[in-house]
Amino acid sequence: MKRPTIHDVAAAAGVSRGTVSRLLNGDKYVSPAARVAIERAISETGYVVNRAARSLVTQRTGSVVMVLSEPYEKLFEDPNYSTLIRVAIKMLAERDLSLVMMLAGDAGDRERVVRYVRGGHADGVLLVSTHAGDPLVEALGSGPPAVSCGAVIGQESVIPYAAADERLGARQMTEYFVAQGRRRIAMITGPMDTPGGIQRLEGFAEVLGRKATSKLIAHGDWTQASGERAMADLLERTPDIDAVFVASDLMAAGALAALRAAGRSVPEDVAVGGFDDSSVAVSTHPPLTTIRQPLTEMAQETIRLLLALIDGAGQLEPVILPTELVIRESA
Amino acid sequence: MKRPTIHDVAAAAGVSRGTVSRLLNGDKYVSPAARVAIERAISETGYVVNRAARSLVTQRTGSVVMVLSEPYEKLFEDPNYSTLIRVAIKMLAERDLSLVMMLAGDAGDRERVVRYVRGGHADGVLLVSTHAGDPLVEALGSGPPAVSCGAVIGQESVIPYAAADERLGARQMTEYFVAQGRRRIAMITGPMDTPGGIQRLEGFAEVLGRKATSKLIAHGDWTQASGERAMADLLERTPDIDAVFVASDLMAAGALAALRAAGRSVPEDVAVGGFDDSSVAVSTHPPLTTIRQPLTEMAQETIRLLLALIDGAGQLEPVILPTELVIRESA
DNA sequence: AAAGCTTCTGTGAACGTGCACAGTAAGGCA
DNA sequence: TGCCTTACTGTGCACGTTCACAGAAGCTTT
Repeated sequence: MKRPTIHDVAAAAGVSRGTVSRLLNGDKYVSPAARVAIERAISETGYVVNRAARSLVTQRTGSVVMVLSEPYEKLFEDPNYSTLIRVAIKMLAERDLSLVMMLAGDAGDRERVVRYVRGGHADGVLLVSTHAGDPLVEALGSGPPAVSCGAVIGQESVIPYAAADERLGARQMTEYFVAQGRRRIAMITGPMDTPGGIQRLEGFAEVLGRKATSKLIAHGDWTQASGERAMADLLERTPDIDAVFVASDLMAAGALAALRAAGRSVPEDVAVGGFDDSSVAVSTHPPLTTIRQPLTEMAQETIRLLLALIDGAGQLEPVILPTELVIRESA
Repeated sequence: MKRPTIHDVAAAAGVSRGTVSRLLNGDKYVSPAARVAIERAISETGYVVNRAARSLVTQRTGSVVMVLSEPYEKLFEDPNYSTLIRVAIKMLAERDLSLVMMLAGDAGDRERVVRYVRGGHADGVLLVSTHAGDPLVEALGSGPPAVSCGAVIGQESVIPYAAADERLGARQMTEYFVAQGRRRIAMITGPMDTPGGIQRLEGFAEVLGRKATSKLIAHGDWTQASGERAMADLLERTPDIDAVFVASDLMAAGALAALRAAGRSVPEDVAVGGFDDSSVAVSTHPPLTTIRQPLTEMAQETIRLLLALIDGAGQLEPVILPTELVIRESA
């Protein structure tokens, strides 16, 4: 059996294609009589509009593409994605937009994304974890509107975004350590080509000033293993550390393991602070004192920005949302 | 500037639309001369085929929809999704299929999914965590082919799937406890309307036989909190437990907390075994002995099934993959 | 030399929409 | 009465493909 078309509906309702189309697209000039006849015809025939045909004439696709710029192996290590995907699907569905997922981890994938987007297959682009200097941003050029969840370093003024106030979060944790009377406060950062890597360190340095020497700073790559390594490094370089601010919960879990291996007790000998308030924060022992990012709102604001752009808004300002200190037992 | 069409490419290459179309679709009858001319014209004009137009005539959409049947709040609690999404995007991209994500948590969402799929907007359906008796399965009816990652209870013979050998995993863990000389072995299951809930309990019971009394079995809902509650229950009902097999790592993390609160040491007093080998398994203290599921292969096999069906394969058998015992410090 | 393959090419029609336009009927106003 | 507005409806065309078909050119076979 063939799928019913708008013709079938029109015939069943005793009106013309045009009138059905008008009803479907919310045009105001449809008589009450026609309206009920068409609505009955639609439910009787089980008609569903053919998006391909529509998109052929409207030049819109009814879909938004989410571009994940992580290398394949590291994809989804960051639990923030889940929230973003969830919120995106939900909010887009309300506008009858569907969410298409694409990878942009290597050059081949990027090429595919560019072809897809420039080929007009999406009404909007949702960038995720796009790194500094990613050629993708340029290649996307003057296509459909793009936004990012989290800043794209170096493109802050061209790609609107919603993000947590990373600096604020780092200051909150560092100030908490200071208020507790900790005197040798170290930090394990994320990669220095990501907003979280850079700005959390900045916030840390803002509070400690010249006390934040390079001997007290180690770098990780967000993984648990890198956190463990960095912590071991720090303990070797500066054994009298009494607090450490780790730029992610996952790395903090690694740091806890290193501290345990070195025989330091947490929080008595060394206070440990994480960042993210992710699920690992409560499964470690002791549970992590950490910084909560308003993930849901970040995602919502990101989508809101994108929808506004799709609706034709001009330049839009970034949205920066406050973080919150969550005190548990590790500090 | 308008996007170039197949006409523009044909004109630039000095051939007709038909020839360009044949080249694009891999028809064998294209002369070498025409081939190079067209290829140059394509790269000069930056032509990208318009999927909407194509799909209008071919009745194929070039996309597969992944349907997530969890209620909105619990979505993505299970880390397995990440792997599936990742593998799906990758494998589908190789076939130039794009992945669309949809939610089917409540009746409204389900209705949307059904409209979408029956409206012919997807070439295939990828079911995830569809529960027993979900009306979605029926509603999808005779649409495009559907597969599931993990069995859909009650629909095993109609929806092909790839899954881990849940029973085997449960037996491996239980036998390990027995071999260690543990005598009072309890279990915390998942929800009894999921394959993991049912079959892991079955494997457990297969090994213990009549020793698996209901006093030794508690039920959770996959959450960490439920694991903690279930463990507390068990300790109250049967204080002399010396091992517990928990049907997920996340719940096992909760169980560890309950054991710590009760003053039992792990693994000395009570051995704890998890399931999944997820990231929490290594961030708990002590790290969890657990069952590894071959997540990547499960995902790969699922997609492979779907692709085969899209290519016109008939009835397909489920693919069941072996699990593996991973020994850490909790048992 | 005619007939029959094989290889390659161009053309018209169709897919199912939305939109611009033309057209109708009813009512208000001069 | 005639004209203008408002509310509504029908029709032709265009969107960019693929596909079936017809036909041309070069070979091989009869």
